[in-house]
Amino acid sequence: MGWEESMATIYEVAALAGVSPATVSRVFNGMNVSAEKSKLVRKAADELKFTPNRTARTLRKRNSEVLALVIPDIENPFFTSLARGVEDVAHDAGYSVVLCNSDGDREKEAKYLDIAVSEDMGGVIIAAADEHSNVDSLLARGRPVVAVDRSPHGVEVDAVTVDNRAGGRAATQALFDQGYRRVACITGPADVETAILRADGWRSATTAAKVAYRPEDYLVNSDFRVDGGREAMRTLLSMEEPPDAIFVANNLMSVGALQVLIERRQMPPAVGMASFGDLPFAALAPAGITVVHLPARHLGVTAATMLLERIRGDQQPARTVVLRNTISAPEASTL
Amino acid sequence: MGWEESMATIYEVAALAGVSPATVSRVFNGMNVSAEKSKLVRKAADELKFTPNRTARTLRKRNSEVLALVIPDIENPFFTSLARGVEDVAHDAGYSVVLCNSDGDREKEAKYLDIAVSEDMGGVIIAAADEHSNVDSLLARGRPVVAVDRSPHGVEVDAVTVDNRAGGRAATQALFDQGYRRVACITGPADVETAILRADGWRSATTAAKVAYRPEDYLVNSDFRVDGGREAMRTLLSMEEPPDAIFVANNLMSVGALQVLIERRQMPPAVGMASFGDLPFAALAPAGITVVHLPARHLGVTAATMLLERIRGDQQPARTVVLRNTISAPEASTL
DNA sequence: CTGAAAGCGCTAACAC
DNA sequence: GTGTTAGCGCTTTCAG
Repeated sequence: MGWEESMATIYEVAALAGVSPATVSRVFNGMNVSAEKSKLVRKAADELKFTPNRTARTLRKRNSEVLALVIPDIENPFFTSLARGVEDVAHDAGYSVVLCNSDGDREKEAKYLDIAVSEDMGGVIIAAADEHSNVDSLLARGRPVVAVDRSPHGVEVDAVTVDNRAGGRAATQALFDQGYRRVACITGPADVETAILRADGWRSATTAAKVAYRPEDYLVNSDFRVDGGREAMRTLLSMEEPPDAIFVANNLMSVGALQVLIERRQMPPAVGMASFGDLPFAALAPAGITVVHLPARHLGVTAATMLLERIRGDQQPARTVVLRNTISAPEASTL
Repeated sequence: MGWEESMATIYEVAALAGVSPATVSRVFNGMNVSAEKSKLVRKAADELKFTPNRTARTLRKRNSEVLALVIPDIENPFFTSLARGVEDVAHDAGYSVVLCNSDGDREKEAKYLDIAVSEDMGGVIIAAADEHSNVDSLLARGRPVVAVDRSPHGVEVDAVTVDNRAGGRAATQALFDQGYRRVACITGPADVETAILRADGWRSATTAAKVAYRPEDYLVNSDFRVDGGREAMRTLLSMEEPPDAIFVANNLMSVGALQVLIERRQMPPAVGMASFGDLPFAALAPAGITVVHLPARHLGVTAATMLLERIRGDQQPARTVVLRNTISAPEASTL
């Protein structure tokens, strides 16, 4: 072990099989080759442990069998589940997936998108870092892009999302229905689409409930992460007139908010809570929480399927697919 | 928008700057070029929005700035945390990371390893699917490999792990110390190193406790996943003489086991429980559980650092780094 | 310090 | 069906 053995090339296989390099290439690309030569080539390839060099192939074809999936937080189970969906579909189609963690940082995201271009990747699925994420360079180069979870600002690309506004409204409404009177909202960064829309839903349900206070006093922008949720929850609880329930706009912030509630022995339903997105490893979480379930894996599956269609040449105008989210409120008995 | 604009090449930049292609290449590779020409080149490159084509560069150099990270379960927070560590280090060094989900399947894993070779990737970090995972083809081609979490069977590669046996022993011992008398073990697949070693630790502590029963009667092999943990837990609870405590060999199976315990209203400490690996989103889990904390992110950081050293030409003999894991038992007061 | 030129391994015209 | 050949865009001797 340890000697360096360079990869066999198509030329060596050709020589051993007594055919031309082109024929070897054809065999490995499923083109018409006589059964006889085909067998010869395969035998030679086996003998030399030949594997086609993908780099060379990509350079020649200007297009690789790799997809990029750009997400803002690889440690968020929502995104890993989505990634899992993408990976499954891609893998079945013979593609592999580069998972790029943008960390919600536009620069890091831009760098990954550059790489996708300069590596001639087949296409990109992106959950944009924020409103200003820019996929023009991809589009300009004719690389297929599909937006997932968040749809990009004013650009014509395929997108697959859930109905954020409706989900936010329904979750908030459920809280009012459960008898809470003062429902706060913890949402994400003010420049992230999903954060805005979910808060919109909350605002709309709050307004419809004809509350006596100013809704905006109970809106906190945070960062879609656990610690952000903790902090936001603390802020809300320390208000002069604290809310008696909160709508939290993503799974991770819900975990943080819940931690604070647990520490203060005010677990739901003592304080009402609704989460947009399933609590990770839900079975460990207390009952009594209203949850908007998101089809995370399915988002990934759908996005990957759409992307592959585009890669195969589908030219129809950009589509937006909105996936259904379901809501589950706690049993009345738990209240 | 929508027109296809092919990427500018080094030749076009050279023409515009009035220098040779080689000089453009040198500028972009930080080699010695006169300040004057260098400026000319940069200006031309800006104007043409030139980005070097990485595929071509890789083909020529037979080596790319991409690392592969092969893990058995992308939905396991332990691995995403590890991945995060790898990504951070790689990113700082100008590398990107392809995350490959092997699903614990040797064939899928082998396919990803083939791709790593045929794409000339810089190196591979692998948490092997099982004992028989084969990285010889990488080694034979001189590609650096570092094993993480699980170290490969009888192959000379760098590895970074935790002390699985000691952790299993300590966790089990803690359970006996807490007063439990019959400690079962739920571990992973019989052909996965970590599963074997953690169970070994359990066996050793159990034997040392001079129990009157046959330890092996209380050992269940499962699959390191939530549902597997559920099933294993049910099996154990339905024994004629059920255990009064369980040592669970990974985080996900602990979640499953805990679910069953919660459903049956036998939450710890009613039944004792120790988990090898932090419970995901621990704050949501009940207290009273003994936990062997794993430095997941640090495993990734260390592995990536070692891999980069190898890529830079480090030739020292293979090293194995064993990272420290700490254990936390519940307060006596909670019992 | 700079340029000319030869490929890296593969695919795709183009001939036969 | 099959072979010949010309590159894909870049790096890297080798001269100068």
